[in-house]
Amino acid sequence: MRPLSEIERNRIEKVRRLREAGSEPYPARVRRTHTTAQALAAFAASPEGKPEAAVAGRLRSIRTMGKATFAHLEDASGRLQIYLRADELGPEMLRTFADLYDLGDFIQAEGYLFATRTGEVTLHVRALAMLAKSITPLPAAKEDEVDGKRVVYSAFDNPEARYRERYADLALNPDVRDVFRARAKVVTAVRSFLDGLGFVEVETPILQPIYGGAAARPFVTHHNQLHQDLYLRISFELYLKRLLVGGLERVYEIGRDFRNEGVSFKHNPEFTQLEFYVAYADYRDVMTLTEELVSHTAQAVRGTMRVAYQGQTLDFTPPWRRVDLNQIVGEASGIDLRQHPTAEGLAGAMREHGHSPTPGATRGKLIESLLAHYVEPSLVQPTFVYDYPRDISPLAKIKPGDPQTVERFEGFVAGMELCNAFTELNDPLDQESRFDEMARMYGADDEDRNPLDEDYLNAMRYGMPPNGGFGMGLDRLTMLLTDQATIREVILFPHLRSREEPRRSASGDVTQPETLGRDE
RNA sequence: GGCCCACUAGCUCAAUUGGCAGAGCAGCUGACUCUUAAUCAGUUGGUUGUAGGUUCAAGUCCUACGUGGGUCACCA
Repeated sequence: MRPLSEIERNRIEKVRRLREAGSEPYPARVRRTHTTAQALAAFAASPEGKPEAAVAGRLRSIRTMGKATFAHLEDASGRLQIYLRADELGPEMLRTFADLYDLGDFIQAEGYLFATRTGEVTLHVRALAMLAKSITPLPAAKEDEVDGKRVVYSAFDNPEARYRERYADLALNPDVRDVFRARAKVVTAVRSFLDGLGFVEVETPILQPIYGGAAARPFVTHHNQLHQDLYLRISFELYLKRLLVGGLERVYEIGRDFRNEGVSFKHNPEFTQLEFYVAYADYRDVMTLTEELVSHTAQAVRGTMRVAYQGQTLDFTPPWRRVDLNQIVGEASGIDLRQHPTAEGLAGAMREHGHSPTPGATRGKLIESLLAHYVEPSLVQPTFVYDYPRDISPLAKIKPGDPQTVERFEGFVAGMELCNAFTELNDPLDQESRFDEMARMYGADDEDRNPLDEDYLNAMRYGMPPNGGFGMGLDRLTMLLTDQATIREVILFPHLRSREEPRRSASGDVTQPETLGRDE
């Protein structure tokens, strides 16, 4: 427990004094007839009528002038100015307000609405009560004057502090609240789009005895009673496709994936993923669906398919540009992939171009690294890159007539991978040999090697309809649609390193700090 | 994991070649019955991230560590 500051000790004393004066600082009941927005609307509807209103919210500013005080009260709908006068409220109540009420307190105020000399609609208060006393002051906003121009600094703009105390961030920064309202709209829009097409929303296990469906390291956990190690899922794919075997033709899931990897502006260890699978469709159909889904969502959230993002305008209007992977990598890197059919040959060509390819990487991995290096950053407008190397896509179906290529595409926007999809492999015998292939390629001790999911093969042997599958990070989509540069701005409580806490020994001395829960 | 940068009052930031740690806001006391960056007068608040080192003297220089940010690597 951190020691209380002087201000906090003061405010706790005010809690005591309020109770002493017979006023409960944390009452159970609230009297509220209007939100602040409704109060403003009530006045607009009847400017001469002095409409009555009782509002509740957080005190955000106080301006005292002796026997009169102006203050602003904020609720989820906005702000309302309140006006307290000694001759109306009584000198004792005004005194109580001055002495015992602080910025950040939740209060209720009741009275009538009028317009001040400067035209601001204001509640003329006759009765006032504390709803919840704030002990710790919110990090205060600062405003300053530079060369005669008013500059408003949000005092609470330190990213670390904002993420660690998101509640304070939300309380102080309305834009942050707006981002998360928009995020909720993204999810709603995605759902309503898919529901409208007859998709069934399902939920599949997060705790999985065998993980799979993506190349990523999992988090490991343990079931005590069953003495069983379990993994937090890295994708939904293998479970959702089992459902196609079961006769559900269109399924989707929105939920959390967990990947035990590094953190960056576009990676969080847990993130929200959308996956859907459509029977009797291939990756071309899924491209069209993707364009419609994303443009629909942009329209629903932003009211337009042309969205400003980090100084650029992203145009999600279908159709999106479609480019062949081999061709665009060749053009961008100056390496003609067709002339280097082996991993060794391609690695040699890369070295000639000044790269140091990972030793032992497959040809597919090399191509992917070229894609990431040369192509991905330049794909600002929504673009589908299609036809991927077979060896990095063990769950995708071979392209007819081209055994080294699979029907897979990724969608890129603003230099970032947004989604990944393919014509799903539904041939159980081919799937089994692809798993075997992966096992040989990776070797038994490689952490990226997925364990073989026998039950998945078992399901497929019953017969799986041809289908197209799709995965998209909803955090990243939200970034694009809310103009946020990092994934942390669209996740309420992003992953942070654990704080180092000084530990107290039995004698009460502070011992050497110990690092807890660090990665690696 | 590598490299770079940052860490000073509750918040945002100053502090010359190493030479008495400061300001604004917030807080506290007082004045003020249409203010909204309220205004005016006064005032409290510091182990300069942590631990060592160099020095007559360290916020400043050196080393290690911590935390955060950036970047590279990694991430089918």
